[in-house]
Amino acid sequence: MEISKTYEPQQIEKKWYEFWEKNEYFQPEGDTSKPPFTVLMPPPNVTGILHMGHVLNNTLQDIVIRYHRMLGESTLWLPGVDHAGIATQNMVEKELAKEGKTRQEIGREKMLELIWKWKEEKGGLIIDQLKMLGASCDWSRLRFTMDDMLSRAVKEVFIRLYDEGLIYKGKYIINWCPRCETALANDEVEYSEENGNLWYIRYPLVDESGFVVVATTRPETMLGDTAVAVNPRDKRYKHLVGKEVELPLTSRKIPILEDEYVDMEFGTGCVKVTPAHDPNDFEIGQHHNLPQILVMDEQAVMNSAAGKEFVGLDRFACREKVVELLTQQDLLEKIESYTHSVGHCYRCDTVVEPYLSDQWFVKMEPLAGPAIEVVEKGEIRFQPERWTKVYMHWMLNIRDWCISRQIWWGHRIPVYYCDSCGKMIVAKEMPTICPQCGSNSFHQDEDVLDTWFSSWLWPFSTLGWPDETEDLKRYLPTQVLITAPEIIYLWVARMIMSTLHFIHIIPFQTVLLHGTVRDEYGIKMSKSLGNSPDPIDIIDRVGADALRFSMVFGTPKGADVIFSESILETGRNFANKIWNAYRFIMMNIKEGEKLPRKDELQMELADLWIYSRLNETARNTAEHYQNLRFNDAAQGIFQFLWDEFCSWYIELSKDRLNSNDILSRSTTLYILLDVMQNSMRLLHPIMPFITEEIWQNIKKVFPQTEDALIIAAFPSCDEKMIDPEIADDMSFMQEAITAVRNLRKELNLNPGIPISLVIRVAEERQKDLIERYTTYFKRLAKVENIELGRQISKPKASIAAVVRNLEIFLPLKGIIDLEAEKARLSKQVEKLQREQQAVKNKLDNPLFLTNAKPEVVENERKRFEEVSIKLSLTKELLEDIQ
RNA sequence: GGGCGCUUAGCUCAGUUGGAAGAGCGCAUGCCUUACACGCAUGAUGUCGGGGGUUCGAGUCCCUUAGCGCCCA
Repeated sequence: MEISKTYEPQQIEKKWYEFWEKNEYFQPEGDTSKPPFTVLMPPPNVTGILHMGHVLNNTLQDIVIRYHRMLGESTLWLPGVDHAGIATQNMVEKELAKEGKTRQEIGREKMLELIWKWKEEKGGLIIDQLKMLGASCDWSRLRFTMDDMLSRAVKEVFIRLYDEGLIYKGKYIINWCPRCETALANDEVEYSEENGNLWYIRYPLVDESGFVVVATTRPETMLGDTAVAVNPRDKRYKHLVGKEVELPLTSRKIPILEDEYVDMEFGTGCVKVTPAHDPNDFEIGQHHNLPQILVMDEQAVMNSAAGKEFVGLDRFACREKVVELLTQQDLLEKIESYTHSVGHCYRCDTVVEPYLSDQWFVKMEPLAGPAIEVVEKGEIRFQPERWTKVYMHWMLNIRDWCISRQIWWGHRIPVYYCDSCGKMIVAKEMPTICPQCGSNSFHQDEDVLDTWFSSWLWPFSTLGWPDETEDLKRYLPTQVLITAPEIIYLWVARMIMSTLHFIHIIPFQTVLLHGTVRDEYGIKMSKSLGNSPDPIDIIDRVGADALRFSMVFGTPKGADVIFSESILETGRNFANKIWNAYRFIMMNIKEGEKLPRKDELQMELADLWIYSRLNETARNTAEHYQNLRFNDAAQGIFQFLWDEFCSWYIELSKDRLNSNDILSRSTTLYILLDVMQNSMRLLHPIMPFITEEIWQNIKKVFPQTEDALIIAAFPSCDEKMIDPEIADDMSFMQEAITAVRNLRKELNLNPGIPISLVIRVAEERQKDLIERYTTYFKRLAKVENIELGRQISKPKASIAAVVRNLEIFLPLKGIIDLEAEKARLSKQVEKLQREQQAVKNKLDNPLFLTNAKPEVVENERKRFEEVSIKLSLTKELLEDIQ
C-alpha cells in the first residue's frame, strides 16, 4: 500500500463527511432505551459566512457531541439559522440600490418576495461551511426561524403573553436610524469617539434673578427640553431647586428639579432634560412625570413642535441655527471642544437619534423569577461558574424588552386594527368582523418582531411546540448549550425564561460560555477590521482537523483564543505526526500477515508500559471531555501520542519488527496497531477526519467490531493495566537513556558513532533490568556494549552522569579523534578562563560590591564558583586524554 | 460610577481541594538515523505584576496597590 509521506487532508475529509452523512450517523439512534444527549446549535445568521468565532463555537459543540455519540448515547445536535431581520433586509436593500430602487418603491410584498428568493439561493452558505468543519449535526432537522413551524410558535407565544398581560404597547426611547427609518437594537449601534463641542447655554430664571448655565453636545435638542436638573447633593444649586427658567427660543417655562442621576462633575453640574430625545433624560422624565416633546420626525427633520423658525430643518442645520440665534441673544456663554462617543447605525453609518416612539414590550419581571430560581438551585449551571453572577445581576435588574422593529423582514406582529373604529385585536389571523363596530376591514400592525423574539423560543419551537410532539418529550431538557458570553442576556437568559414559562421545564442543564477569537495583537477578530482569516481558506490549506485541534489545544475552558499562523502549525504538525506513525506501522505489515490473539502476546517492559499509559490516558481524556476541558484532553492525547508512543514505543519497536523472534515481532505489531486504533478513538472528537481514515485502514488488517469510528465505542480504562511499577521501571530506563544521550551530546558525538558504556549499579534489580533491556540502550542511544556491575570502577578518561543512584561512564578512548577532542577541550578551557576572569574582575571591584544589589553580588559569587568547577573538570578531562 | 476578568519562560498561555515551576511556538547546538525536516536528539531561559498577611510550606488562600481588558449603567 502506498501512503503519502505528508498528510493530505483535502480528499480524505470530503470522503468521510460524505460517508457519515450517507450512513445517517448524525441522526440520533432510534433506540429509545438509550439516554438522549442533545445540544442546540446557536443559530447563525442566515446572511452569515463562517468566521473564526463560528469555528470555535461549532468545534466545541462537535467535540461534545462526538464524544457522547461514542459513549453510545442517542445523540442529537440540532442545527438551524435565524432570519436576522435587519441584516438580511439591508443586504437585499443594497442589491436593490444597485438597480436604483428602494424598498418603499417596490412595496412590502415584493420586497419580502425578493428576500425569500435571496434566502433560498444564498442563505445556505454557512451550512455548507459548517460541513467542511466537520460538524456532525442532524441536518435532516435543520430549522429556520421563519419556517412555518417556528412562526407558528412565535404567534402562539405573542398571543399567550398578550392574553396574560405580559405584552403591552408603550412609548419608549429607542435608538433610531433616520435613514433606515427603523429602531436599532443596542448591539446594532456602533459607537465611535468623535470631536464635537460642548455648548454652554444660559437659561434665564423666570424671576429675573439671573440664569442657570447648562452644557450640551446637542443644542438643537433644547427645543424639546422640559426641565433642568441638578444633583440633590450639589450645594451650588440648592437655592434654585423649585424655581423655573424661561426656555430660550421658545415660549416655555420649565422647572428646575433634583435628580440623583445628574453628574455634578459634568459641565456646570446643571443639565437640560429632553425626555423625548435622550435615553438618560427619558429616565429622569419618568421619575418626575415630565412631558415628552418630540421635536423631530422619523427622518430627523424638525417638526412643528420645534417652533416655526425651525420646522423643516435637518437636525444638524437646526443645530447651527439654534447656536446662531443663541449667540445673537447673548445666551451662549462659551463653547468648549469635547470628545464624546457618538452612535452610528451599523448598517448605513448614519448618526443614531434617540427617539421616542410607539413600541411593543414584554414585561419581563414575572418571567424572571423562575429563571433565577433554577440557576440558584443549580438546575442550570454556567461554566465557567463566574458567569452565574453576570446572569444573576441582569436578571435581578431586568427591564422590559422592546420587541418591535420598524422593518419588513421578520414575524409581523399579530395585531390588527379595525379600519372603522380603530379597535385593536390580537389574533393569529386577520379577523373577519370587528366585535366593536361590525366592520370587516382591518389592517395589520406594520412592525415586525425582534429576531430574538423567535430565537428565545429555540429550545421548543424547533421541536414542534405548541404541538406535544415526541421530540419535545424526548429531547427537553437538552444537556449542554455552548455559546459566547455576549449573548447571555440576548439569548441564553431569555430561552431559560421562555422555556420555563411555556413548557415548565429547563431548556438545558449546562451552559458553556467560551471566549473570543482574537488576532496576534489581542484584538477581537471582525469583518469590519479585516483581521480575520477565512476559515475555509485555512481548511483548504491545512484541513479542518488541524484547525480544530489548534483552536482547542491552547485554549482552556472559557478562555479567549489568540489565533495566529503559528498555532495552526501545531495542529498541522500533529496531524502529520499521527499520519506518519500510522504510515510506519502499515509499512511494516507484510501482505496477509497473521497477527497473534490477545492471549498469545509475549509482552515485555515497553509493551506493558505503553498499555499502562494508554489506559491512564483513556481515563484522563474521558474525564476531560466530561468536564468540558478540551484543552486538557488535547494536551493529554498529544503528549501520549507524540512523546510516548512515537518517541519511545515506536522507536523501540523497530528492532523487534526486524527481529528473528517471530513472537516478539508479532506482539509489537499487534500492540502498535492496537494502541494506534485506540488512540484514534480518543482523539476522534477533536480530529474526526484523520482519525476515521486511519482507523478504517487499520481495521482492514486489525479487525474491529464497529462499522465506523464516529459510532465506535470510546475506550474505557482498564484499571488492571495501569501498573505503577512498570511505569517506574520504564521511567528509570528512559532517564538512563536520556543521560547517555546527554553525554554523547557533551562530546558532540555524531549520532552514527557507536559507544561503549560502563555502568555502576547500586541494586541487583537495576542490573537485571539493564541486562534484560540492553537493546533499549543500543537502539536509542547507539550503545554497542555495556559493562555492568556493582563494584565496577570508573574507567580512566571517561565522562560520567548520575541517574538516581546509578553512575554511567562513557569512556573516551578509541571512540573519538583524540587530537580533535584536545583542540575542542582546549578551546573550551580558554573560553571558561575568559569567563572566570570577567567575573573575578567584578568581584574584585569594591564599588561593585557596595553599590550592586546583594543578590547580584551573590549571584556573581555563585557564578564564579560554577565557572571554576566547570573549568577544573574540563581541565581534568583534558589531562586525562593527554 | 458599579461589576467581572487578566498579569507565570522572548511570544501565546496551562498550572482544579496550598506540598519539589509546565506546554506550544521561538531560541542554541548537532543530525536528511530506512515513519515523519510539518522531523529527531540535547540544551538554555522564569525574584509566577508590586507590597503586606495567614501557614511548617503560597503561583495557588486573605488584604492592599499598579497596569491592561471586558460587561453594565
